[in-house]
Amino acid sequence: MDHRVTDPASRRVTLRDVADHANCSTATVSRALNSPEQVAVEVRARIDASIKALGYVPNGAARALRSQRSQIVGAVIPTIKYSIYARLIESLERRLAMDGYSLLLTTHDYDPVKELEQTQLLLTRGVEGIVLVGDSHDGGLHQLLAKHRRPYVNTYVFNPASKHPCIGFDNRLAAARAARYLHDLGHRRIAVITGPTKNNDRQADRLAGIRSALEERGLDLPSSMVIERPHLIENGREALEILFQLPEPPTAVLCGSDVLAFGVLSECQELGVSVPNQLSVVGFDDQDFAKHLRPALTTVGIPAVEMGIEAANYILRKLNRQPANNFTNLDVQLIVRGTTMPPAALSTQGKRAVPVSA
Amino acid sequence: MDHRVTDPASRRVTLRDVADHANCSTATVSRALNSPEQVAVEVRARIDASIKALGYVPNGAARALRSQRSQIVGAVIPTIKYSIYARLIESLERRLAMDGYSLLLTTHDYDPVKELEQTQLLLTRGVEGIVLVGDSHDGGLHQLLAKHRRPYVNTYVFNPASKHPCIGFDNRLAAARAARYLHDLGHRRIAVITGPTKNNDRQADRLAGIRSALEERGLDLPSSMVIERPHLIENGREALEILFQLPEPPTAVLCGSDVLAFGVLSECQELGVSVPNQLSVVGFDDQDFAKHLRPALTTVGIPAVEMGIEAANYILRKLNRQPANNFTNLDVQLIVRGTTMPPAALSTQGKRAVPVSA
DNA sequence: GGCGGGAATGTAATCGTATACTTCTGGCGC
DNA sequence: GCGCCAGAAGTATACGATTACATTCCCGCC
Repeated sequence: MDHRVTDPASRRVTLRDVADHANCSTATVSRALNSPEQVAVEVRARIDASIKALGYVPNGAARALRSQRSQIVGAVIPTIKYSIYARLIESLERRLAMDGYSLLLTTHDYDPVKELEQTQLLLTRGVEGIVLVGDSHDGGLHQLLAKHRRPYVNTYVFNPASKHPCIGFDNRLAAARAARYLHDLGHRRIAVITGPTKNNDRQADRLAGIRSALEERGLDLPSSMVIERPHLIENGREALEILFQLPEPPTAVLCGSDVLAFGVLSECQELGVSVPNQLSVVGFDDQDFAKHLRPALTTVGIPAVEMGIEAANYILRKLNRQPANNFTNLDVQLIVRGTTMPPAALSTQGKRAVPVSA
Repeated sequence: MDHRVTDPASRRVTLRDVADHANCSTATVSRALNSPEQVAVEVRARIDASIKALGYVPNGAARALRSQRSQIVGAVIPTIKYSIYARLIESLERRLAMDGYSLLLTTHDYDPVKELEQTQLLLTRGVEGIVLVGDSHDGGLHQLLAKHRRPYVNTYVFNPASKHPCIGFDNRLAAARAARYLHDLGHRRIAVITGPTKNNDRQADRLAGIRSALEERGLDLPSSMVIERPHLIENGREALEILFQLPEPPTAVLCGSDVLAFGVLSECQELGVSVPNQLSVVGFDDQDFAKHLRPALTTVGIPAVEMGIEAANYILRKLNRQPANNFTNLDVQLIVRGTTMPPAALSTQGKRAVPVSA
């Protein structure tokens, strides 16, 4: 038995209080809130007045417990730090808010174990659906999701062969397109500065896409031309510095993110490397700042806002038992700006291919 | 009466199931979860095994309803779009996660009514505490918070005269310091590009701080020298363009954010305005990119990460009934880099003050 | 040997709401 | 005038956990 005594004056206002005040039953008040059309107009008016007068705020926990609906959707993203996911989150939150849903946000720092834990925590909190990033997760995560039968969706990826619903784009193709573009311009010494590929299928796919696109053209990608670093501006700078200490520096560099590309441009200015004359640079994301860099950054534009909206739509449709596409492929665009052009001295490239001694 | 029939096989696993499986009462299982030291080691082991075997996940709604603790803290911020608040959110989420709390995130787009609604929604969801941005909110918001007796804290501001707890810095002083610095360098034609000041006491305070600092030095700030625009790079560019169409363009410009300053630098490069020779530029925030701009941006460094951590600490301490400072003032630094120097032609400034005709 | 007391566990009330089922009312058709 | 039905409101249970209080058991001490 629980005989706690609470000061009645400071007690939370409940449905019961509203019902008493409006002189009706709790069921009627509940109906007035959740399906007003079932309640007579005058009674409804009385109830509304009582709610205002008492300052009643429904108790979400009780509501969630009884109805099994929390009106909360969870998102598990790698990090907010790099602002890469800011646009996704922003549009997700907006779209959910339109339908009265709130967003519970969680990060895992590219650690699959933490991702699993955080997802479990979200389920504990009673989220009705979950938005994830990427297609490769801990095995336990899939079991968990299957067990709870909550709708979920992977974003930032598109893979119709996957067992899991996804909304995004094909990272391989997107990166491959950028690689082919550089090759078409005439570049043959192409370097890659990628974000961490460990536990990150998006970055890994982009790298793979570049590699295979170049191989199709008969070019291979030596390990000296691939540098992997977290998405920080200073890492882009450092990577460029390393590349320009090579006996044969690249004539073009593909970056795994605009942030890394920013660092590259910054360091080029520092070292006196002229872009795009001496070096072509391509970014990835098309963040706000990309078009305002000097020269303006050629980059791959991704549908961050659409992904957020579509992910919310997908979850909401599933929750309302409406049909929803499990696989949504969104457009990616190669946005050509000022940091790319054909390599300065196409003729000098021959030297490498045909040594004098041959 | 509620006679819903659910397939028992697919029913959610509850405490009851665990108790049955471990052959003990629900009370014991609950204790094993919440205060393990009260449960005998062997029983605890049995329970742990049962939890694993059944894949039990606690129901947060039930827990919250009974214990009045949701383990959720809410944050109401203006927007995530400009990435200005990303660092705050990141560190807030991290710190909360350390104590097993989750973050419910909400935005209001500088609309006080939406801010109020969103806060009410958070309270409905049962958040235990609330983190806000700024010190000026709708009156109804304060009533709401008072009524619910939930700990809350204003961030990004420091005002010991306020009735509300806050963690941040003095925006007036911070901006005034930057203004004095420019004056000390010898600048007399100083312009301001501010973010929206409507419903935004931080920006308004910064502008006021600049104005009064200049007035102290006998300089006034004509309205032609103040441009107000949302925090977008293109707006910084546009503002600079406008300023340089004036008959007497400024020799220095103070920006309400690094984002605006970014735009200014970008446009200067476009127009051939040399920074810092022709124009000194000061930003605000010290975002990641500031030090990597060319020239590196002189700016006001704010304690975004600390604010997140301290806000979380404050709420957590309040929830645990531990003493907590209601007013925390964090350090702000003027970070001098490459975009500021004395005005090019100090001598020419005299012309203005002493016309030939006098 | 009886009894006090503490540790471990069990029993059952309770949190605030949604909702299945019941009851009541009045209108309508025959 | 009677029965039927629809619409509106009421009654009371269940959601799944926490926790106050009751119970049991075992030990040690007088």
